[in-house]
Amino acid sequence: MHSILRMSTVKKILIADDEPDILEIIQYNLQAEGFEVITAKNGNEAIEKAKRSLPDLIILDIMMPGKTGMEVCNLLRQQPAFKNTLIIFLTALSDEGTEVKGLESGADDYLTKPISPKVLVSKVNALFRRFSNDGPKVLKVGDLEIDREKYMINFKGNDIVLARKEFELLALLAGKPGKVFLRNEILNTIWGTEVIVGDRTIDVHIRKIRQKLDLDCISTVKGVGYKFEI
Amino acid sequence: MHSILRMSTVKKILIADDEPDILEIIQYNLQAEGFEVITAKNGNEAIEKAKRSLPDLIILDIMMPGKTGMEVCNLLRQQPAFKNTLIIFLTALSDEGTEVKGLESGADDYLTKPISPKVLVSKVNALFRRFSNDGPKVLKVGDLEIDREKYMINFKGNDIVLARKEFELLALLAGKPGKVFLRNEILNTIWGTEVIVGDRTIDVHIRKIRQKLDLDCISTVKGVGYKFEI
DNA sequence: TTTTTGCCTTAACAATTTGATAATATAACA
DNA sequence: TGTTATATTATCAAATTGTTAAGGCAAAAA
Repeated sequence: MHSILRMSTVKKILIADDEPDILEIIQYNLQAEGFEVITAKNGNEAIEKAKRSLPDLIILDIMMPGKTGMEVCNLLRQQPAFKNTLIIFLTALSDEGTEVKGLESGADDYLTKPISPKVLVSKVNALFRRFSNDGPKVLKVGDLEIDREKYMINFKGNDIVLARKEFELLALLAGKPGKVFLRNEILNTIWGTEVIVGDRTIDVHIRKIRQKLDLDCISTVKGVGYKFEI
Repeated sequence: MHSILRMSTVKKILIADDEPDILEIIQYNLQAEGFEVITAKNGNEAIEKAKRSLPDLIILDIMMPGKTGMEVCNLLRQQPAFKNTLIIFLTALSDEGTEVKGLESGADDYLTKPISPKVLVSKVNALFRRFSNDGPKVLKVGDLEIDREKYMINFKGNDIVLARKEFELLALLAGKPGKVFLRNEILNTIWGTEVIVGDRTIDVHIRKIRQKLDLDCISTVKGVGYKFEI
């Protein structure tokens, strides 16, 4: 039942905790709800698996060997890919201070141990209901359709395949047609503040988009940046 | 909470301090207020990241290895891009002299260590309330429309393309119709204090604007400067 | 595992635009 | 009229972007 109804949008959840029992309890309950679950036993593993699987939600234990949940959270939030990922902290301390700190460090909610499966499941569902942009993530501008979910472009009925960076760049520009995006703005949004790439990288991606779309929709504003317009 | 706050324009704040603890404290408190925070561990990093991310506010520790906060401030202020960026100094010395020097060197406010998170947050909010120039980026004067975001000029329905300097110059003059801008004023605003250009450079740009607009909207005040009026 | 594929970045060079200057002309003003 | 400040124009260097090809690397396939 679930499986069919949710086919299109099965949410991926990553859980990180060093206690195997807790990991199992959470995993069992979330899988029973129809979520796809990925687990990690420590902070570093969490980061790796998060990067690999790009989950919709990450549940992080605060106390973990290696990297704490908060450290993981901060590190992930610095990357563009995780700017909008939901993050929940898990803490044994019902300590007020920790709770506040957790939210400060960029988490969307927190859970205290011992965990009640009902509370867990309802919080998770509530978060998805509240924040998941399940709406049609299709952006239409003229004859161009940009499907952020499927990572696909359709122009006049023809599907066009763009690589990830190309897609993100086009989606960014087309998100505000007419607005000139400064090169720095583009770098910050797509590459983040930590990564540094060469001067010509943006140009090359722009070139590929122009080429694949075979449509003069991105114009250069010399000395300023690029803008999308039909 | 993230996701929702991000909806509108989230203010970007860059913090530069060589003490990791202070950096962290400030970061936590500002993130809790919903600001986007970028950090730097020294003066040079601060300059790099400032250029890259163009923050709305920069918080600079005075005492830093490499470049001091004041040096960073002075360097940034010389550039047109940072003429209107808010800058706050952070100092351990509640020394009067330093404070005054700080404000002289172009900072908008200062904070003394040890830092009270409440004071910090309220100062930051106060500054944004007072100076936030989030106004609409379209300037309309008569039949002329200047769209700073789209980098476009529209006159009586016709789009006009100006080069960057021309655009900036027109935008500056049209920003206060009737006001006479001294040549020095123009040089400082558009070229910055570090760049030195010849006497005739402004004239040539003015000429190009007049030509492209085909409209007698910039008048010369001999011996003084230029003004925009319809 | 090994191989293959394709993405991302970079380097190198070409093409283009911009912006500054010099030289000269014109206008404003004493 | 002579002096000063601005207008105009053409020119050239510098800054910026366009283009192509090649290599590193990681994911996917064999």
